[in-house]
Amino acid sequence: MKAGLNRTTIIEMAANIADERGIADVTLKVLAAELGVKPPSLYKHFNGGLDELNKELMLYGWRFLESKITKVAIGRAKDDAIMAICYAYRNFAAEHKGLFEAMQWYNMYQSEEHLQATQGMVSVFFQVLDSYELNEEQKVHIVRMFRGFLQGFSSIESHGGYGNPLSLNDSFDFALKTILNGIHDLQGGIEK
Amino acid sequence: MKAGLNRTTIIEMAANIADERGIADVTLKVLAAELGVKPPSLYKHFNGGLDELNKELMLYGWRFLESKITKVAIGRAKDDAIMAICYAYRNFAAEHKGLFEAMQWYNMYQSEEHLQATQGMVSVFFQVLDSYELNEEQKVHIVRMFRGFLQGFSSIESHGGYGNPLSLNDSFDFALKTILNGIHDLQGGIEK
DNA sequence: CTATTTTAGCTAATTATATTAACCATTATA
DNA sequence: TATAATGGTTAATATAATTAGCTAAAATAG
Repeated sequence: MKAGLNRTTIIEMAANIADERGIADVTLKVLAAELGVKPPSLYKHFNGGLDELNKELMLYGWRFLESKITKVAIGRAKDDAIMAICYAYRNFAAEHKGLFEAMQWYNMYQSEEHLQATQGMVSVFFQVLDSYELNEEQKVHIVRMFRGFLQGFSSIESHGGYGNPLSLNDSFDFALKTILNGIHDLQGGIEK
Repeated sequence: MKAGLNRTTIIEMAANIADERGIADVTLKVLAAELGVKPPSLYKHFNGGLDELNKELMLYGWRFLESKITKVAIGRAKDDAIMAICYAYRNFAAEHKGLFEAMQWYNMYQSEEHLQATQGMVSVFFQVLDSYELNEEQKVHIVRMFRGFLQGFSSIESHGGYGNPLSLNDSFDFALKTILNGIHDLQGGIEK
């Protein structure tokens, strides 16, 4: 009894490994070594083994992202708030490639929990959209659009999937402006 | 010498397994069993083992998607062509969940080949965009936007990540219309 | 048509990782 | 202070990938 581990420290180490060495190195072997412990010890904290650990890593990532997003949205409104949220999302993906990967990746098996995990982020979007003149349906469409775009764009960018040398910042900005334009069109088209 | 395998039949079987049983079952063990052969035999076709096979599966998927997209774009132009392409993309993802997963998933390691793999799809987009009054930069932004949105939306939808009961078709349609509006704004705003 | 080489499969052995079982020392608690 | 719970250990087991060495069928050279 030396290491003094707990679920949080283990998950944080897993996130670190994912970011620094790539998601393929998030194994019980590597993780245990980094934590100065033997692989079987990790079962004392994660009964379900690697599977459970990966699931928790996924949830941790979404909560982390939610906190970032919430933070930047404070004190901002409307387009300003949305832009801030979107940039925070993209920055998060860039700064935590491995973790972001894990968030995408491990959703497939646990769609129930994935739903809950992303609920926080969705709420922030809805809250900001409340100050626009939109009905509920429209808001749902818009949030889905942002989520789809942000996840896809960040994912492709993060893997170097956009070949053209043209600025990715510009493309991201262009896309956000386009979506925001779409939102304005749904209203009187005036207030921003 | 009985089975008469080759790289193509093996990849196609891998794609099948991914779609029918999930990407986690794309293993040499399962694959060999389905093909009526022993695992080591697969190395005669894929020197690089599972890694190479996964990479080829990814490339196969992108080529497959490209062919679908190309097909639906024939005989259409402008917004009509773009809508058709986008729906073809989304349908592909829905009909080939496992393969689509593999296409996303295995990009991380092979970004060079991933670039080439998606080049075909990108070309189709550019070709369609050629009939709009847009400069090169704008086209790049737009294609990136579509790619990001399509990948993210399809991926989230495919994993059941959109919780709200509201129609996903409507959301998809809404999003496409919004992006197309954005494109029209860049021009005179007239021709569609 | 036969001899030879290549090909595509096989079995057996090796390696790597996850997982389980059984055990033990320390910490916390009755 | 006795005892139970906790968080670690080592040893054993399971599964999948991979490698090595072998072999028969198929293709090809003569």
